[in-house]
This record gives sequence, structure tokens and C-alpha cells, in this order.
Amino acid sequence: MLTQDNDQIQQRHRHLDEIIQLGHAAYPHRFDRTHTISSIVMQYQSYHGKREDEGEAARVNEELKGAGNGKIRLAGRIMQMRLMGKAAFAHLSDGGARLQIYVRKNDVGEAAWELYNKLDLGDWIGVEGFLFVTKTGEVSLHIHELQFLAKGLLPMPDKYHGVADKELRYRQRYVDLIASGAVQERAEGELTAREVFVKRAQIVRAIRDFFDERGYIEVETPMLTPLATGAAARPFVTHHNALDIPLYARIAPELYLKRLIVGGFERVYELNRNFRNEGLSIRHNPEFTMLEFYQAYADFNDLMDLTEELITGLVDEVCGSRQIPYQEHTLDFSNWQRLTMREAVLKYWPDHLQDKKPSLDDLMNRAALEAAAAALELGFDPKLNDGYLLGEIFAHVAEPHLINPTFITEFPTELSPLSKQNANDPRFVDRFELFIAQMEIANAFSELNDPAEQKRRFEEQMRQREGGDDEAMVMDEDYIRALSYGMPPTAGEGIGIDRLVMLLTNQRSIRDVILFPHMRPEAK
RNA sequence: GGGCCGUUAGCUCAGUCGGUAGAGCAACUGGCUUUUAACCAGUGGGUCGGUGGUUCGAGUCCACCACGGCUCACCA
Repeated sequence: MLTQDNDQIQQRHRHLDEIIQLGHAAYPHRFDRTHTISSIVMQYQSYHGKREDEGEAARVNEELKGAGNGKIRLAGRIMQMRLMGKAAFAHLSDGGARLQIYVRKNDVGEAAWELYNKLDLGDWIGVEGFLFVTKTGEVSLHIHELQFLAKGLLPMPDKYHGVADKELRYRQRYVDLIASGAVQERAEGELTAREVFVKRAQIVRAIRDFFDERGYIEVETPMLTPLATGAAARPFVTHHNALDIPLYARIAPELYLKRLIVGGFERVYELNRNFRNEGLSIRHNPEFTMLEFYQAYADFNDLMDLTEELITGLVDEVCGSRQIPYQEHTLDFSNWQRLTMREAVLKYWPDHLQDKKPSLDDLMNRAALEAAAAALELGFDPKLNDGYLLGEIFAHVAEPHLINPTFITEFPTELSPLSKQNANDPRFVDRFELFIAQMEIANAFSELNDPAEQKRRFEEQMRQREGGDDEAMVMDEDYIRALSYGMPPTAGEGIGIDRLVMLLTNQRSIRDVILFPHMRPEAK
């Protein structure tokens, strides 16, 4: 780890002491910049490499010298230093871009030169100077003023390779972010940690714009709740001292948002964290970001159209192409599929078991479902009801094939305690899940707004709970009361934002799209 | 929770068959006023994740533990 006391850390403390002795503040309060490094790099990109002959060099440098009246003031962290006797080059970073500075003893003066020699990689400095292009063609700042801004007391990661240790990258994300701009070779199109999180911010911004433009209002509902319900999951429990009651970190905002529809908000969305007390994996973090939105007078078919529009728009905006790489796949966002769960089972039924392939009707028949599970050599709990069994068969047969965006519809009622039943066939609900790259990205349905039926569904969930399923939903009496005041026909949807960001940034692990993923406590 | 892999200098990594712990970067000393993974010469830096065991001798073999990665199961 980077925090052990060693010769390098002692040396940096000595340098800081010496800087103070030279009369500089150890931690000065501010620095006036005229530009950011990123803006200079962007603006003068085209000058890069312009130095084929001396004549052109002189002309280019004469032009650059006037930029910003020759008094461009920049600040950043020192990423590389190359000392050459009485002159030096260094690269400064503002986190996003790097610019080379050129320091010459004659130009900065004795005092600043002395300061420069007490600087270490990772220190923050402010500089003033004029732009020029070096012999080797790099746009650089020839400085005549140097100000110390803050010390890096711990040694920087390898300037070329950066940080490879994933544990260190997740636990000390700040180090990952510092080093992710390192020169290290990356595969074509591979993003740095910083770029991933910048894209994540763009995606979240674009989602909010999308819903704001369509007349939704963004709301915030409780994160600490007396009941953990609205999803099938185990909650985190905490305790409220003043009230002396248990509180649960929410597992979903769903029931609160629908109360708002009852209250007369026709379109609401919430984009925030849910908490589920479950294991960690490449696709699961105990807290994750969920978008939920509800729209009165709409049904789940409307939301399929809306979802397609939302995600296609995001892909266009963030990726610039509808065919995007994701790990070993190419995802085609111009090719959306809609299948019922049973159709998907038939479509992806394994070739070598064609003789045992069930029919569409079979998949609603207990004996045939069990035969199908047996043919697939699927172990299953005989207590599972028909709906669960179909869900298991679907997950096994079809899910691995769902690479391009696919809406799966016609979910068994037993699997969907908050969804409205299909008008023609009450064994199924009007619900879909969206799968992309084998991941479940979205879940939506026409909302059950019959309070009596909702009460029956909760009671069924409670029976399953008593039967040992500690993820079955908890009864929410106040929600029944709210529905009893009348909720208009409504459709609602949840979209897992972390997973969507994974897709759009080609990240394999959810930990790579969460700044501070959950980790076991560090070993002491 | 199960299986597989990993943990060596501040960072990135070698370390053969069990026989005195290695490189590059970073640091230190000296040189160098357009370098760029700067360069040249020299120097220091290690509880080899931890604890036991086998052995004359363990970074290396064995057991257990910790942390991480991948994977299976569960889940969004």
C-alpha cells in the first residue's frame, strides 16, 4: 500500500519543509488561472507537430507567443518531470488533459528555480508563461512564474503503467483517477476510469433531460422506510433512536411513486439509490442506482416504445453509433426484438433436444413444464408454482441468447405481485423485462390499481414469506389505502443505471462504473 | 457459500529444480539550458500478504487464515 513510511515519503516531507523555509505557504489559499489546461490543449491542438523547418517554427512560435498576451496562467498536478541541469520540462495535468511546461533558470529567476528543485511528482503548482512549440513539436508553456499550491506527500504510481492492481484502484479510487491518464497502452476504444465516470454523468444528465422534456417531474421519496417492500429482496436494517423503531434502507421506491400518481402527479421519476442486502458480484453492488418512472393513462406497451426511444437516444448521444462493442459482443441498437417469455423459450430451445420441445400451450401446463425442466436436466424445487417454473426454464434456455436489446413480455402472474393482469388471460400480467447482453436492464408493467386484488397478491406473498421465502414482498397497508382512493391506469418502469452505464462504456464489472464500490474492510 | 487463480521494493513486474532477493520506473548523489516512458554515471531501498509445518536450508513444498480477481449458485 502507498501509506507506509519509507524513504520517499520522508524525502517529500523534507521537501515541504524546505519549501516553507524558502518563504512559501505550505497550503496556499488560491490561484488565479486565465485558462484550464484542457482548454489550452483543445484550442491549440492543431499546432501540435508543426515544426517541420526552422522558418515555420519561428512563424508559429511568434504567433503562439501572443496568445493570452503571453501571460497564460495554468494550474495542475505534476505528472512527469525531466530536469536537464538548469532547465526542465514537466507535464501538468488538470485531471482531464496534460500540458508540458518548460522551466528555464534564466527565465524564472533564482528563487523560483530553487522552488522548482524542491518539487516532486504529484505536487500541485500554478504557473504563468507563453505558449510555444518545442523542437519535437509539442505545444508547451514556457513559464516565467511558478507558484507552489499543494504537496503530494505520498509517491505517485508508475508514470507509464499507472495502477494495475484492481484492489488498489477500487479502494483508492483517487489514485486510479490520478493514474488513469497515464501513458499506458490501452486497447482501441478502451476508456480510462475518468472517461467512464464522465460518460456516466452524461448519461444521467441525458436521462433527466429526456423525462423533463416529456412533462415528468423528478421527485425524492424516502430512502429510510418503516417497511422494505416494492421488490423481492432482503433489506438493510437500521434503528431510529428517537422513535425507537427499526428502519429499512429502501429496496425500491416503487410504492411511494405510485402513491404520488394517486395524489395526482401524472408523470414522476426518481433517479437514486436502492439498497439490497445481497452478495457482491460483477453485476451486483449492495447499493445501486435505479431510475423509476410512472406515467398515468399509459400501459406497458407505451413504455416499450418509450424505453426504445430513451435508450436509442442515449446510445446515439454517448456512443455516436447504434452498433457498439460490449466485451466479446457487438450490440445492435437498431435491432430491437419483442418476444413473449414462452416464445423466447421455443425460439431458443436447444437443437439437440428438438424431440422434447414443448408447444406454446405446453408451457402453461404443469406436467409439460416439469417434463421440459427434466429434458433440460434442470434441478428445481417441486414446491415452485407454475409461474416460477416457467421463469426458471426461460432463464436457462433463453437468457444466454439475449444479446441485442430484447423485450420479454407475458410474465406469469405469480412472479409479478404488483402488475396488472392481462385483460384476456389472468395467468399472465402486462409486464416486460428488457434484456441486453444477457443482462436484465429494465423491468416494467401496467400497474395493478385494484386495491382488493393488490391485497390478495400481498397476502399470497406473505404466505410465501411464512413458507421461508425471505425475499417475498411485505404487505403495505397504507399502499392498499392509497390505491383505495383510486389510481388511474398507470404504467411504471425501473431501469438499472449502473448496468446501462456498463453497456454504454463497455465495462465488464459493475465496480468499474461505481466510483467507490463496496469492498470488504481493508486487512490491517 | 463452492471452485480456480493471485498477493515479491512506493508503482509495474521477473524470480528456473528448494541453495546469499532481481529489473524498469520512482527516490538519492553527480552531470546535462528544447526534453518527452529524456539521457549518462553512481547509491540506497524487501517481515517475498500472515501464521504454523516439512527440510541442513523455504519467495519456491504443505496446512490454515486474510484480502483481491475470475467463475458457479442467488439477485436488478
